[in-house]
Amino acid sequence: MKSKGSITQLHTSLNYKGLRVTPQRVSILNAIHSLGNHPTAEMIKSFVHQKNPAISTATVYKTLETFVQKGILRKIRTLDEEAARYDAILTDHHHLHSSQDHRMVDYENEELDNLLREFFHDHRIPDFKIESIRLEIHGTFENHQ
Amino acid sequence: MKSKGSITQLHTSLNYKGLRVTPQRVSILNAIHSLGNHPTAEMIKSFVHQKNPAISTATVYKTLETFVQKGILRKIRTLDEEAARYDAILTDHHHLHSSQDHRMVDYENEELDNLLREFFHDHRIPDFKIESIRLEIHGTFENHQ
DNA sequence: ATTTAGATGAGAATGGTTCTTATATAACAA
DNA sequence: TTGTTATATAAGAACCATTCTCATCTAAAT
Repeated sequence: MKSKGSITQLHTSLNYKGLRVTPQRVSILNAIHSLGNHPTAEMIKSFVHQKNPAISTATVYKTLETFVQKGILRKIRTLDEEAARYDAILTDHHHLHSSQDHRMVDYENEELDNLLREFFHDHRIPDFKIESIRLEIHGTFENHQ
Repeated sequence: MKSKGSITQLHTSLNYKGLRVTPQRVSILNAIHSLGNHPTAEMIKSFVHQKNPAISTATVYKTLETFVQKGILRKIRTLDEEAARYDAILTDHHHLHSSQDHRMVDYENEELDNLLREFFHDHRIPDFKIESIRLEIHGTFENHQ
């Protein structure tokens, strides 16, 4: 019942954006939500191929691009990686970047956002209108599992 | 005399990093400083080729990579561009990203950096040690020339 | 059921970057 | 100054992520 519900949700979200509901698109949306942490197009393709190997590379890339255009996904790039990553979280947020491996973890903090808003309210940048601010927080994870 | 001086400086900076002083490296360093605003490898190659068309693509890329390794340059990526850019300013700083064109402008503000330092001092991120923070400030330039 | 705008698949093409390997050279030592 | 050698370079092939082309297909409106 949960899956029925979420499939309906996917339909609704695609319809809402004026996009046709195709098996490929549903499958790709599912992949992104299952994969969670900022998958690359390649990861999404692999995941999707487990159940439906017929979906072509072009479709994966085009679909991702479409989703980005429609505001369903956000495309992000890390410093040291070639491949782009896709983020299903659309509320503005920041990222922790591991300088050890290529991990990337979400970071949200409303207090920080308020602080930044205030700061730039008081320190306007000449001839520039800010739309959004994202922090790249580089460092190392201290994993004691 | 100025140019003599800066060439000596280049030699010194390369030597200091334990790198051989080759015409290619000097030329590439010059290009980056002449080009200023976050050139791509392609831009650097073009600039260098004006005076020395014999320098190969591989050399440009390898040299840039070497400089990044040695801390002479920093490699940065923008959201919507494929190509990496190289930044000769090594002090930590932030960037304004134009959502109109692909312009990217430096932004430095010590007060902001202090604010961030304080904030994260008071709000430690569990299991993460921060090394540096960079802001991607997205927005539009209001150009009245 | 029919229509058609829009989506897909297959593979070629592209752009940015890295690899390979034979040759050249900066810098150190003699 | 010359010889030696570790390192750097040139040329082009290879590679990877991504986009393009275009013929075929299909979701969904009628």
